[in-house]
Amino acid sequence: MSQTQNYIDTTAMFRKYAHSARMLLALDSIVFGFDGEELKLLLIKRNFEPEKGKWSLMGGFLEENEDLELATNRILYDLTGLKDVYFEELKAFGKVDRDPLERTISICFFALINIHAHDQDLAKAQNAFWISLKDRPNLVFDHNEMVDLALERLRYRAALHPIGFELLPEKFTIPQLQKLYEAIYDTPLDRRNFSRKILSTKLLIDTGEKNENSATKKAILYKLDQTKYQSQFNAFHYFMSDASR
Amino acid sequence: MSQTQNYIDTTAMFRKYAHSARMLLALDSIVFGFDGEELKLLLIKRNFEPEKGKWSLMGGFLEENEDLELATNRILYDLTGLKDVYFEELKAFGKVDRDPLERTISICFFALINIHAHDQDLAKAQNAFWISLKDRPNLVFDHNEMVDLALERLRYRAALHPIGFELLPEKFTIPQLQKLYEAIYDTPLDRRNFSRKILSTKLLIDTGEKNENSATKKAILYKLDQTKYQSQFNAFHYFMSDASR
DNA sequence: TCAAAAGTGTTCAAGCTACACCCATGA
DNA sequence: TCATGGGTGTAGCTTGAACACTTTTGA
Repeated sequence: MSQTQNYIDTTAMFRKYAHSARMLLALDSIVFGFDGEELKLLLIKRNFEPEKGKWSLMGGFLEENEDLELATNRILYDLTGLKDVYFEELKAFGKVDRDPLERTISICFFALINIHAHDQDLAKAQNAFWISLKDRPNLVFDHNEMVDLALERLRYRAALHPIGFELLPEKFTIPQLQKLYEAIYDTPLDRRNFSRKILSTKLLIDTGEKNENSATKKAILYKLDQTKYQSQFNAFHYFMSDASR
Repeated sequence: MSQTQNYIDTTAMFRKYAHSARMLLALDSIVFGFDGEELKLLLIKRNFEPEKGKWSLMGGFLEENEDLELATNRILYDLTGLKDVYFEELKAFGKVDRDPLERTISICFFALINIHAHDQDLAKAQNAFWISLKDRPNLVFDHNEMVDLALERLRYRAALHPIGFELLPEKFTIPQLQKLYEAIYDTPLDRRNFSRKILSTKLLIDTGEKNENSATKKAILYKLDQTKYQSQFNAFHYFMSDASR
């Protein structure tokens, strides 16, 4: 047993900070997707206790020898089969009674994925389903509160930073992007101003291809300029003028 | 022993989620203050183990029957004697080896306080000192990383929302407020444009008083319009046009 | 040839930036 | 009366909002 493993043994004889409580640390994930029309959540129909049969977020416990960041990626991978998923930490939830079985602190985060790229068999194995935000069911514990906060934070962040692209396929059209923003903010936008605003960021590259799925005029397919995306990510872009109210 | 206490007992016989690890949950606080010239941090000269003699953030452990939010307030109160302190959660830090004694997850937050209002005896009892950001010492564990992130977040948030006021006394002048923003962003600002921008938010109320401490023309003392402050807090105010780079 | 969706241009108002001038105060 | 710091005004530019017309496509 290594020195490090000695230190983190939770049996009393190895404890150094003797008087404080040890507790479970859960990670709960809010996974957003976009099907071209509506914003969706990947939710679990629980086939395990507690609250079996009810809906909840996907979660898991942080393990003894696992970095927090790695655990987050593990949980997202087990649910979607995707690596390098975009996510942001939301908040830690720590009411004493939030989990009826045992004191558990949950660190909650939201993830944005391309709904067409995830592994459907894995989702099925976890009993996970895509549910439109407009039909969202009641969730267990404090998970409703988590989703409310996640949606608020998504709106806040997407108004200022180019995170919306994470919800789209690699190649997408400006009208598709507009539908995404309209879904996120549940509001109609002016086509002409939206297009000009997006193009003025210089974040998009014209692929030269067009959207062949269209029955009318085919829209230009763009992709993200990865270099500019990374360098300008933290600059404010003001995709929505004041979406925070 | 109540039902609830049964559930959260950490001895093995009561554990319901049997296979996952229990661990310590720390709360680490970055306390910002402003003395009229410089942005400062309230840091602890550790007179306890581990890393006795070195500098660190103020922290504490979440207790068994304590809500997370209450624990945060407790830690801030024990350090400053202040209640209702403005704070925001920053991030959870959870590397396996971040604390050498025992696996500890830290939920880190930053607080903004009026430097003149805190209890100096309490700070002394904790061995806490105000250190200018420009002279900040090396800190223990991952606390340097926490301070870096806190400063980044403060700049991000203060550019968009009226949180700077939390660092000032109840009554303050516009030149004082400008010095604060100049300290936060470490950049000079135009007096005339700054004043117009601040007044255009309509968040300030002219108290009718003037700053008697001035040797030259006495500046008008303003106070926050609490009603507008609360209702407009989440609206974007753009105090700094693009401070996030 | 027509309906539906996509691309582009113009005008007006508001806000931002970069400046200069005047006022109040105490030494 | 002078140096220092505080309050206000303006011209020019940029940005954003509102709105109309033209093009492409397949049925």
